[in-house]
Amino acid sequence: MQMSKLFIKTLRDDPSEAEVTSHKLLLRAGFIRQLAAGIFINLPFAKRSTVKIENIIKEEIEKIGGLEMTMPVIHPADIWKESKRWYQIGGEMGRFKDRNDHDMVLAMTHEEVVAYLVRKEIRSYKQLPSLIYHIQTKWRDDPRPRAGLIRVREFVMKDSYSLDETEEGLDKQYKNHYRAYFNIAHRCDLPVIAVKSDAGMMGGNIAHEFIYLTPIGEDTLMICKKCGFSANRQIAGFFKQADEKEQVKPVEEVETPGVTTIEDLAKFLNIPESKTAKVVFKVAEIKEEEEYKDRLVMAVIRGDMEVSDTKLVNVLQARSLRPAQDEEIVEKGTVPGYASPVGLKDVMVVVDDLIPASTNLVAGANQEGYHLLNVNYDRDYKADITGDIAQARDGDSCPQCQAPLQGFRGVEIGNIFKLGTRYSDYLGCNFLDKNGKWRPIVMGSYGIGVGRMLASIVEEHNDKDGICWPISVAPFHLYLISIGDKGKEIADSVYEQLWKEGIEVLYDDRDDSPGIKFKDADLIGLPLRMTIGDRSLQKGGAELKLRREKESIIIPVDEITEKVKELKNRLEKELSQKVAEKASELVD
RNA sequence: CGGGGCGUAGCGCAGCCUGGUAGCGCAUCUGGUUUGGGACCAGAAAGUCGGAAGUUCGAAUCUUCUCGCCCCGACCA
Repeated sequence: MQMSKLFIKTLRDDPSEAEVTSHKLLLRAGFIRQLAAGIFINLPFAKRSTVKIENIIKEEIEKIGGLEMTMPVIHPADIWKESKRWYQIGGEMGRFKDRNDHDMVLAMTHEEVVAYLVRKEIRSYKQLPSLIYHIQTKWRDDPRPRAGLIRVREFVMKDSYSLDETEEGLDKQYKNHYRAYFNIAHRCDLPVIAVKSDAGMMGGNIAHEFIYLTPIGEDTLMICKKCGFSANRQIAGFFKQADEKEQVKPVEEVETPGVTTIEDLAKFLNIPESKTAKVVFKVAEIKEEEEYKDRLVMAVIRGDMEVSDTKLVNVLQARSLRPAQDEEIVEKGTVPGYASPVGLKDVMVVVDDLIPASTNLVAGANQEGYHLLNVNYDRDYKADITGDIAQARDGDSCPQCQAPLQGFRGVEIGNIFKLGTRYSDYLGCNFLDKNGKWRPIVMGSYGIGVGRMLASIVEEHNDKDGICWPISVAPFHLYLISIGDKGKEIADSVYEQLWKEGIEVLYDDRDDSPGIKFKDADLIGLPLRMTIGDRSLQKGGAELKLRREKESIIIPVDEITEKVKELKNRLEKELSQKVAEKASELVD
């Protein structure tokens, strides 16, 4: 490709719409343009890098037995109704009607299509196990797209689906993906970690997210540097130390005018926040007799902790959760700021598991201006559900080794889910086993966001001048700069020659000053750069330089092909060694 | 969905408070001089000031509504 024929230009200034490094650089270097919030155009450079990432993904998934196919972006709503997700998912799903007034769905993912296909085609255990995958566009109408390609509404994702007779089979496919995902990330020179995660809307049992750690990420992970424990903060457990048990004392009402927050309460009574019981009201959609109903939920937690909405949703098995309005709270006979489960009826009470282990807590009296001292679980109130609903925070103790946990931000570039029989049950995917019995197919689903990978790679590999592409995913291998007429004459033939030898060259043949070309070379960030001009020729040939290094070497013109190949091979070898090293470190 | 910010030439911005001729830098086009880190000279072209309504003799500027984009939170891959 020649820069003179590129139909868009690089940008000198950061566009005002971009704040995150990868977004700025991808815009400035001419990789992407935004069409609408969370909807992007992939320009030729981005397309080339994307294809390379996709090819790496394909190779690794085919290594573990994956068969590529393509499933549609538009689905009939029927299959989504069957899986119930038509009803469970809200505004995130793109819905429309076709001309015959049929409900249609824009694919958010493809479990339903897989299940549809599988129940028609798979009859026998002899057809299992199987692994199918595709790379396809998805639409998720995210309420807040952000950070360029990190969080978008339309995106390309690789998703694979495993089909097995048994849990053991699923386990094997899951582990295969676990390893493959590390290989994929490492081949793109992207450092990732795997953390346990919430199954979310996928609805499964066990799940891992593959996270690229970066402050611009939107997920928070809790990590223990001592024992290696890691989990998404949404579900991270932690070791809860109960205060020493006291002699249980009688309940006592105390006047607390204007004291409506835990902080004020602790100050007012001169006690630590951990001696209080905090109440948070939420309205949850909970399934009762085959129907989802709004229920006011009172979450009770020790005053020094925060409720994790995700954990609360999980213990409630709720479809959704939202903060309660003051009116909804008053309706149940209590007062915001002075609420507690003591003496309250007709409210679903969920208690954090640390509460029953705590004694003589201060809680609201359910009337304006009063709190209760020495409230004790079991004696004074009981919960409908007890469980872990506390959000882990920086400095909390690791659930495995009790060392302090640290919070880190990260981008989820991939995930793997053990779906089990969730979809098979709903959509009737059964097979006949060896004994002639019908059994549900055991499924797994595994995704990787291709655009997110691209953005994360840029986020990881850049400096003040621009992107520094890893050789494996760079849109081209080499940026060729010609300076002056003589330089151009030689560069023209070098360009032809190198392409013939399998070197992907981006040739800056423009009639521009050298400064512009060097700036663009750094900005676009190809791993190799070659300059041919009077100065280099006087020194004995062409100048060859790595993007990541300052020093350059001069090579005679008739050795160009050989030297470039050598350098490219060296970069590729370095990377593959790194991949091999990291793979050998992996333990299940 | 809550809070904040921004929409003026392709890009980055000023002008708005205090209403009166729409401006700067870069990019673009022409001619010339240049050619190793975003060159120089001369000239040119380019904007329904996001949109609608209102106030006014007069609106980029004031008012109301609306659309879009960005950031924080909620939510999510």
